[in-house]
Amino acid sequence: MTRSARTHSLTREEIVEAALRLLRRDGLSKLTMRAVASEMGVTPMAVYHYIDSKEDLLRLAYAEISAPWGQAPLLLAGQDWEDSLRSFLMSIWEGLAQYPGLGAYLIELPNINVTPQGLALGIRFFEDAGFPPVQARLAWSFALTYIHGRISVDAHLGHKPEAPRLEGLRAHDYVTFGVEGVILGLRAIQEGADVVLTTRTRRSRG
Amino acid sequence: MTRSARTHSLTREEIVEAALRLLRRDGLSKLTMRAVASEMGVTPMAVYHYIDSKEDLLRLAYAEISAPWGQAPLLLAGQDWEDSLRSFLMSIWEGLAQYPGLGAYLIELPNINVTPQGLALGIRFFEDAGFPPVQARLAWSFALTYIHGRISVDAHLGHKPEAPRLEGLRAHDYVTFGVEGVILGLRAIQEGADVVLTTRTRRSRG
DNA sequence: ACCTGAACACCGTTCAAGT
DNA sequence: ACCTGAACACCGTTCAAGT
Repeated sequence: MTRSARTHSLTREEIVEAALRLLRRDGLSKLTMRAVASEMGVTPMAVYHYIDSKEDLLRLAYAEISAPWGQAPLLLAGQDWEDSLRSFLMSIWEGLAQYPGLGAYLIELPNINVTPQGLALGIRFFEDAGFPPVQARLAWSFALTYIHGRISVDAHLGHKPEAPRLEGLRAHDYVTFGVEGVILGLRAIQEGADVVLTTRTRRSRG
Repeated sequence: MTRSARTHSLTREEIVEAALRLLRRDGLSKLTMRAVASEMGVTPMAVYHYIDSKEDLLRLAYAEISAPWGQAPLLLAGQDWEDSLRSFLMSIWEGLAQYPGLGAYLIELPNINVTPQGLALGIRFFEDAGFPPVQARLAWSFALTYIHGRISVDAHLGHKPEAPRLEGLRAHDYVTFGVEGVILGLRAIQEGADVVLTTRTRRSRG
């Protein structure tokens, strides 16, 4: 894929695409700025004319990857919230599974998946599903935290999520069970199960 | 803490203690082999006479940290499984919160928290709680995955889990809500909620 | 056996210079 | 504006040498 002769100048989009290609092929641990540059047939430092840093590049890469589920409305017509949440979480998992190590890196970054739009969308989704505002916020965080945790755990399994593991269980079974657990837990909370927080959130002491 | 004059030779234990001290103080991102050596008043390469690699050191550090919850039986007398699981997960969260970045690193390592003993203990715990074997395995993974995900997400919040965030919610509220969600989800599954896996696990086709 | 000093093979990134 | 070449300030780790 290395271009021996470039016919035009670089673009941000080309750089992000090159990074995504390398990420799919070799995973984050092999992705260096030097590798991205060499994939484009250019000197390492050329890349810095278009991006600020490696973190910047990986944020752009994630923006590209997450476009399918970042834009679409969460609550589809004719679906209940449980089905919507299930397919949403599974599509994140399937999407990030193609980019080994990326999810585990992103989970540590501040403000990933809590962009203003993303956050508002998620809270709105759970409010529409009948959760009060604070619980909607917590429910959204709970669901995202689980799926990103699962993706991080899967990171060390390499590129083949189909490889069988203990008792014949595969990665897909673990994530299916976990997503179902999250949904059932949230259903119980929505139906009135008590969750006692230490912080008083809605009460103004009078 | 740097010793200007050493009176005896290094030990593995001293090295691990130095690493834990630095981890508590500055987090994993500042922990280099050179920093550990300098904390002990010794040349960087001296450490390699006692440990194989940085990964080795961090595994030893985690073994030390996890001793309190790694040894103790999960199911305490007179407690039901939900209370036991809650205090188990919270103690992992509280324990790792003191070592910023460590949990997020460990989540990617193979075979962390799935040592043969740890795995057997966890599966046994859920079997005693009434889960069939395969579900016990999945339940154990689900609970650990969530709490490690939560710890990873918390990593970027810095050393102060008490700092207030959106809507006055604090880190403790997020983990409390999530742990309760996990427990309620598992309760629903234990009480018979269906989780359809793609893999046939117990059936030998006849 | 225990530790040092120098070096290797990398990183991300800065800076001055070329066109 | 776009890119190069050299260098800086780090890493983890290897290796030969000292005591």
